[in-house]
Parts: sequence; structure tokens; C-alpha cells
Amino acid sequence: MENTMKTLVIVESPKKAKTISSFLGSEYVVESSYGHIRDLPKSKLGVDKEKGFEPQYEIPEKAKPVVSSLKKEVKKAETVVLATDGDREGEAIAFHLKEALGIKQPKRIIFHEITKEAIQSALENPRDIDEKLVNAQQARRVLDRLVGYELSPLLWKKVRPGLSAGRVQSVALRLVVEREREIKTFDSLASFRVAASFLTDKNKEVQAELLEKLNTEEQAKTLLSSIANTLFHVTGLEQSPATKNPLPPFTTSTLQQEASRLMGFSVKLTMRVAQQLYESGQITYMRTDSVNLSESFLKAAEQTITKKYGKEYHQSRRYATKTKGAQEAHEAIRPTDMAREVASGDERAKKLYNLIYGRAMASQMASARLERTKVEISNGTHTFHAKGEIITFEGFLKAVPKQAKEIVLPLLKTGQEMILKEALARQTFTRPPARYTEATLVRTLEEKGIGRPSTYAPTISTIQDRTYVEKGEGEGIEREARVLTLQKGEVTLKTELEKTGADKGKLIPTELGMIVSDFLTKNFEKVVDYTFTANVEKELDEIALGKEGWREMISSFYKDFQKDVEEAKQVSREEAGQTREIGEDPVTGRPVLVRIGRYGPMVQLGKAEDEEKPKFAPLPPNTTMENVTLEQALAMLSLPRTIGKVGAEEVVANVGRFGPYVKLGKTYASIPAANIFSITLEEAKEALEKKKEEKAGRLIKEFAEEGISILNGRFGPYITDGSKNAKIPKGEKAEDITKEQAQNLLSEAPARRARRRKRAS
DNA sequence: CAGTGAGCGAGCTTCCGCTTGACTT
Repeated sequence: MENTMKTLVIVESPKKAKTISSFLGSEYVVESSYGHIRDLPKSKLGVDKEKGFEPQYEIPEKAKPVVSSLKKEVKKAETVVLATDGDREGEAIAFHLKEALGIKQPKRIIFHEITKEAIQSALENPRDIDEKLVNAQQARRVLDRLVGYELSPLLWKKVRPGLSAGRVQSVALRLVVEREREIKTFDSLASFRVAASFLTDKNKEVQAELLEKLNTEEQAKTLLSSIANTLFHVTGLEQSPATKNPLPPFTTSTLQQEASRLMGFSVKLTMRVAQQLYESGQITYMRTDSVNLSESFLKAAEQTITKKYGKEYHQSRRYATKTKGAQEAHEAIRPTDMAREVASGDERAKKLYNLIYGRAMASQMASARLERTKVEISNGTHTFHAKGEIITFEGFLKAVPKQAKEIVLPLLKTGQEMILKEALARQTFTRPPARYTEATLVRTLEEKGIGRPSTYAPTISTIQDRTYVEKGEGEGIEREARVLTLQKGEVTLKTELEKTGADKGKLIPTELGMIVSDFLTKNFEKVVDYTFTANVEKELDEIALGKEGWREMISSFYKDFQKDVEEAKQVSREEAGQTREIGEDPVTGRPVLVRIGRYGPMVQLGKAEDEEKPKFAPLPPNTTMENVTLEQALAMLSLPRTIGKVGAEEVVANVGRFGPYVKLGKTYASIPAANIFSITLEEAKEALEKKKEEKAGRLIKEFAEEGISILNGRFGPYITDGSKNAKIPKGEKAEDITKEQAQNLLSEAPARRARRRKRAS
């Protein structure tokens, strides 16, 4: 029996378990905990505030199978080794494993690289679980729970049920809201910029710009006229060498940013595709904030680069991770095998891999060498500047060619004459700060040290799922820019159209988002302060070092926080929801209010306490709670509008849950927002007819008496009776399904799951 | 897809960070 007793090693991920297992002999069994196995209960606070904030841990349903199978392994094992990550969370997982599995004397090991040597050396140097590090994690967990579970219910009461607030998501929201306000108050200033093209005696062209900006069109015109027919010379020529260095390999955040910038991936999509690449063994772990690269990768990269491009293209580089607390046990995101130049998988996997491969390789390559040229071209009064840049040695740019852009200038000499071919004075407008994209918001959160690699994507999803933030769809509006052109001594004026304010894919706060953010900022300034997390981190570090007790830290935070919570409870719903009276209905004399309702912002005629029930309508399209006028509100309250009649039935226009629509009998058709008050009977009939046809197109077959239909859905054809859906069995054709088959399939189909709330994956 | 909104009141919602699958109308 003795010699069958084995050593059980527990790590966090099954993938890691497999790798480590291959390094160790058969006397080792390596299993995975799949992350945390204990947590605070989901449906209650789970923190005993009277007893030193004692956390009430439990094993979530999801983790129970893992725990019971690990328990069995523990029983069989002679020794148990806890090899979870060496950070706060990893130490806590080790602690919970010990508690939940009842391990008597676990050996705690950490390693900084997954190699045979590193693991063996770690196994020879076990230590105990670091209680101080565990305490730091408990403090973090309890703090987040207190903040999240005390703020959210306040929002349910004061604004709307089901809302949420938390240390990370509320700051993300605040960033988006504040950016939007900056944009709204931004005053765009116009000025004129002058650019000119010059010709050398050999007829080569040089583009140059005037550094100074001109404030008015008049000034621009005067300048252009004044330089016409004057002599220009090269008055300055300066050449200087420069180098360009490759960027460090990808972390989660930088990968999300580049995938968004170059390929338009959402952060969610990037993570999903990266997960595929990771699971198929093509890249290293994708949730990391480390730019560290393993020694074996450095060697492999050197070989590949030398072979492919030559020795002079290689330069070994080690990058230091700036994020505090980042652990070098994790690596940057990189290919696992440099010999694999193209990934297996779908098109998106190939694209993302290509990005990862190029960045990782470039990070180990020589700097590019450039030659920069600065030229001044002057007529004695006005001086234009031109810049050139040529690459003298490509270096890493070979691996990431998109980053290279040359501006080639013709050969020039100081003093040589330049002929002014054309000059343009173009009106430009100062631009407001850009709205965040998912990726730039992640970058900002990371810079502020808020959130972790594993939470960026879920956080971005949460603020959208709660409808605090929406992605813009606007293509922007056209604006006229005035352009003065000087050609052959003549100044002419034309106007050019340019797009401005495009917000496609940009994050825009909703009215609800602004109201929630305002409420939190006003009442919980400290929690949504951008430096709050950074300060918390400092204290957690103190706890990890044993210089501060975690209960003391929580207790001192909670004292002030609780006061704020009590005070915020006194805020009225009207105030929190920013209810506003915008005027009086001239017909009834009742007040007209703007407020946030259960389904979004709305206008209301009369008050709840009035004898007559108030009347409601959604906010008019393209208005906000701030700028809606009484007139617009009254128009909305006058709906529904009868457009006309088809036979005996009325055609009605109204605004509902999914926007403006026209209705005839049971048929509804959406219409553009601008048309609610102007749509004619003819137009309405047309829209309704089209809708009918569309519906017919989805219908494959119908058993009208039974109320069963077979429809074409997003995932192919399916059977529905309105409440339950059933799949078409494999091998069957949707058209051939009989009534009996359909009924059987429906009765066997699982009941529709309770409408799942949208949750961050 | 389906076209709401008071208030009454029970019972529900909610956090961040660590990890994978299950499953989609």
C-alpha cells in the first residue's frame, strides 16, 4: 500500500495541470481547482459586521463537483502540494483549498516559470500558506462586497430595481459620463492652417506647412496673396539619425487595444478568440498584466529571427512589468511555438494570432534606424516647414510592417530656390476630447490601476448590460470647412464637407447612466474617486506585509462609508432621479414632469398624488432630459395619433418600448422617429405591408389551429408554439415536419429557461 | 420580439476576481 501513496499537486487551471503533470513522475497526481472554490454567498451580504467583518464563506454550486472530486484525491494522497499562483488571489485559493478540503499539512509552493527545473526546485522548497497575503485578499473581497451590496440596493430604492454599483464598474461609468460632459461643454474654435507645395528646379515636389495658425479667413487670404509671386529658398536643412524601438509583447489590455484599433474587435470578442488560441495550445495564457518572457522563448525567438532575417535583426530584450503587484510567474501573451507562423482555427483566430506573433517577435528584434530631415523654406517673411523620414535599417519593422511609414523628400541643398506651386489655407476646428471606445476605456482603467486582466471584459459588459452606457451608431454630421486656394497668383474660395462627431462604436452614457453616476459621485465621492483603488492597494500591501490588520482597515473604511450610506438614504427619489418640472399643460393646467421611469427617461402629465391618474410617454426622440421642451413633451403626451382608417380599422401612430411604430389591427411596423407626427396614411400602409411580407418570409410552415409554427431563426429553423421552442431533429427537413412531430418535439423540449438577466459573461 | 410607466407589497435584483464549459431562437 505504502508505495502506491502519491503526492497530489493542485493548481488553478487544468491546462497548467496537464503541463506540470508531464514534467513530474508517476508518483505525482496534478489536479485543478478551476479558480476559486469558496466565496461569499451570492444572495446576502455574507459579512458579519458585528464580529469583525467575519466573512461567511460557502462553496458555490458550481464548485461543488470540483471540491468533491478533489476531496477524494486528497484522501488517496500522502502529501498535498498547493501550487496556485503566487499573488493575493492565488494565496487565498490555497487557503480555501486547505479549509474546504480539510488538508492537514499542505505544502505551499510557487514557481515563476513552468519548466521542469523550476517546478522541481519549488517542490524542494515548500513553505506555509502566507496568512498575511490571504488577509490582504480577504480585505479586498470584503471591501468590494460591502461597497457593491450596500450601494446597489440604494440604487434599487432611489432609481430603479436591478441596478448595480461597485468599486470598478462605477469608476468606469464615471469616466464615460465625465467625458461626455466635457464634449458637451466643448467650444469648437475655428482657425486656418496653411500648407503649400513647392517644386525644385528638377520639378520634384515638397509638401510643407506654416507653423503659425491664422485666426480669421481675412488673415488667411492676406497671407496667401502676400506670398504669391515671391521667391522662396531653402533656408534650413537639418538631418539627424533616429531610432525606433519595438513595443513590449502583449498583455491583456494592450492586446484588447490593438485588436480593437486594427481589426475592430470588441474586448469580449478578443478574449473569446484568445481563449480558443490558448486552449488549442497556440498562445500562452491570455489574462495577464505581465510583459515577462520565458528564457526558452527568448532562445526560440533568437533562433527564428536569426534564421529568418539574419543575426543583425536580433536583439534580446527583457521588459519590466510596471503594474505593481504583477507577478512574473505569468508571462506576456505570446506564441507557444515560434515555428507556427499561421494559426489553425477560423479567420479571426488567424488574424489575432498574427497580431500576437508579430508583436512578440518584434519585441526581440533590433531597433529600426531612421534618418529624419527637417527643412525650412522661406521667402524672408514666412517660413514653411517640411519633414522627411526614411528608414535606413528596418530592424523590428520587418515583423510589424504596418508601423513603418516613410516620407521621402527629394535631395535638397541650403540656399536653393523653390517654386511655390500651390498653397492652401484650410479651416480647421479644434476637436473635443474623443469618446472612449471599449479598448481605450480599458486602457484608462489599467493606467489608474482599477480592475484586473480577468475583469476588463466583464466590466465593460456590465456597464452596457445595465444600460448605463451604449455604443454609438451615428456616422457623424457633415460640416463645412472653408478652403482658400492660391494657384497661379489667384486666391479662390471653396467649401469642403467634412464629417464630425461620428460616434460609431464609441461609448456614450445613457440618461440612466448619468443619473446613477451623478448620484454616486454626489453621495459617495470617495468610492468613485479615481485614486480610491490606488489607495486601497497601498493599504492591502501594508496588510500583506503584516503592518496593518485587515479588520482594522475595513473597519476604518466602513465607518465613513456607513455614514455616507445613511445620509444617501435620506435623498428623495425625485432628487436622485433628477425629476424636473418643465411647465404646465395649457389645456388641463396639470404640471408636465421629466423623470427617469422603470423603462427609461419619460415625460409625465400630472402628479402621482393627483386624483386623476398621470399620463406617461417616453422622452421624445433625439431629446435629453435636460433639453426637452414643454412643446415636445406635450406632443408626446398627445399620442397615440390616429392617422386614418383602412376599412373600419384605425391606423395609429405611437411610440412604444421599441421606438415609434404604426399599427393596424395586430400588425406593428417600426417607423423612423422623425415621422411620428408627419407620416401619412399611404406611408403607414406601405410600412405595414412590408412588415407583413417580412413576417411571411420567416414562416416556413404553420399549423394555425394548434398555434404552432415553424420559423426561420438566427440559429436555423425551429418550432414554436409561442411559449416553448424546439429544435428540428438532425436529418429532418423543416418543411417536412408533420403536425404530430411538431407537437411531440414541443412537449419534449425543455421549458423555456427563466428569462436570464443579461450578465457579464 | 412587442408596444409599458401610480401605489399597494412580497420577493427578487447586486460586488470583484480566479477559472472553464454549456448553450444560444
